[in-house]
Amino acid sequence: MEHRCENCIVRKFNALRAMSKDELKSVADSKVSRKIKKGETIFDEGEKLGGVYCVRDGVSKLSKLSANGKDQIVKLASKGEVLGQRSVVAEEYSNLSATAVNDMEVCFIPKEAIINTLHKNPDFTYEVLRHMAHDLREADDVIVNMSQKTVKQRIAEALLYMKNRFGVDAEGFLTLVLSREDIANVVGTATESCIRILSEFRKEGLIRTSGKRMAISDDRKLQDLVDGF
Amino acid sequence: MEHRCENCIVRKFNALRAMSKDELKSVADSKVSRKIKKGETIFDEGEKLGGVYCVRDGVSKLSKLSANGKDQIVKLASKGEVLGQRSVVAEEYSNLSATAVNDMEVCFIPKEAIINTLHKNPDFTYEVLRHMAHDLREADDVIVNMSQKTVKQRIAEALLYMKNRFGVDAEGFLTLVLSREDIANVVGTATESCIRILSEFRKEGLIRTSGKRMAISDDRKLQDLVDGF
DNA sequence: TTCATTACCTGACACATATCATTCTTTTAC
DNA sequence: GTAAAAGAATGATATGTGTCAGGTAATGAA
Repeated sequence: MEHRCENCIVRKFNALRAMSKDELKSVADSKVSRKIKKGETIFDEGEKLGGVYCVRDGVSKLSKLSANGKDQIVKLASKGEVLGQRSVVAEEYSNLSATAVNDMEVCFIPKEAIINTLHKNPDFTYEVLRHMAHDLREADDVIVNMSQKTVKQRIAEALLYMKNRFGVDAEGFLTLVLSREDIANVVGTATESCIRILSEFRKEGLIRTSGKRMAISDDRKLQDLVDGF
Repeated sequence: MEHRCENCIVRKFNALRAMSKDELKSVADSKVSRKIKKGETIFDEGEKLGGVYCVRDGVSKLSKLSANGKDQIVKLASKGEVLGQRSVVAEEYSNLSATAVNDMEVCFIPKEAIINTLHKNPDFTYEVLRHMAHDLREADDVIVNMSQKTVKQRIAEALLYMKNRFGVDAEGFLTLVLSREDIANVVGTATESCIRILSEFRKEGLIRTSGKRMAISDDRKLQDLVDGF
């Protein structure tokens, strides 16, 4: 016997909270929990998704392969977020692939349960819509950042984002540990450029590092950098 | 007396087609038609929108001002598209401003009519959701293009996009006429760089120009350029 | 028409960033 | 624990793109 969606705390963070008790029960009956190891992919770009994945634990990167062979990370999804929602709603093949950044636990929910509820429960549909509206706004912001900010600014911004969204451990290191390559793929630059700029930040005392782990030493100066000072 | 939404052909292209007869009548009663001259703004970034704008004719650019004072054009909207949908759904201030690229005719629909229907008619909500899912996918693609393609590739792509989406006139010139600055703002580059690359394209016989008007002479080669050959 | 304004164009130059090559370090797997 | 693999770091160099500066052509207003 697995966890029941009705009692799942993760639900509070996503559109499932707008489901009725009965709908939730039906979802709980059809869902399948799954553990995914760091580095494994949950689904691939171009794949036809049979449902969505609700993240119970861990972090996933949603990325898109470009013509020149580089991965662009479009979004990081963590506890409570639902992967594949867009593709299922639009009834299209996935435009992104999802890969585990660390060990994950997700629940696969067959699309029938979702689509059914979308047709019947306007509150749920509205809730999904609101989430997607939010994602769209964020995507617009990313577009502007990509074209108008320097790599240095984008890296500084990414670090602050990681701190705000995922927090720090007891020693002040960022909870979310990304490889330099992943960070480069988030901000859309070459891995070497990313490393170089991080080294620069370190020498300037903006951050400190220990292996892959990183800590922000001077939030203020990093923010100033982002804002163009 | 103005046009009635029930008979408006433009409706076919957007989520309004999922509205019931009664709902449409109510929208038609509350809507206000408005003509907007080339260059005028329909709404500004940060503005609280009292409703959405349904485009009856003309083209609008949706853009976002960046810290360094440049406008990034995120989307071009034409006949049938609905502006401000995202902000109204999310009940947020607008994250974009909308400016007329040429003379336009739009219908303002107060948000009450929309939100009401969103709560009551799941078909309509689903339809809006599908449109937003589509926009989100396009935004993801733009993000990847921005970070992985060169300015030259992005300009070539923009030209082909303009041809495919808005067509050409009898002489083969692109129907949609954008200033060099606007094109630069679409692809996220400096105006001078854009002009330089267009001149280059002209010298290489990929395009021909007549004032602001442009025609694509060699679709194939332009496409090859986009694909990285 | 003329003037003023805006758009378009081009050159010179600086600089940010990508690329290639190499070494060092950390992590992983057996 | 050791070998192998992956990740991180850094230098040298090439190049794409932005910026500044100074033009000309097109457009609109008086």
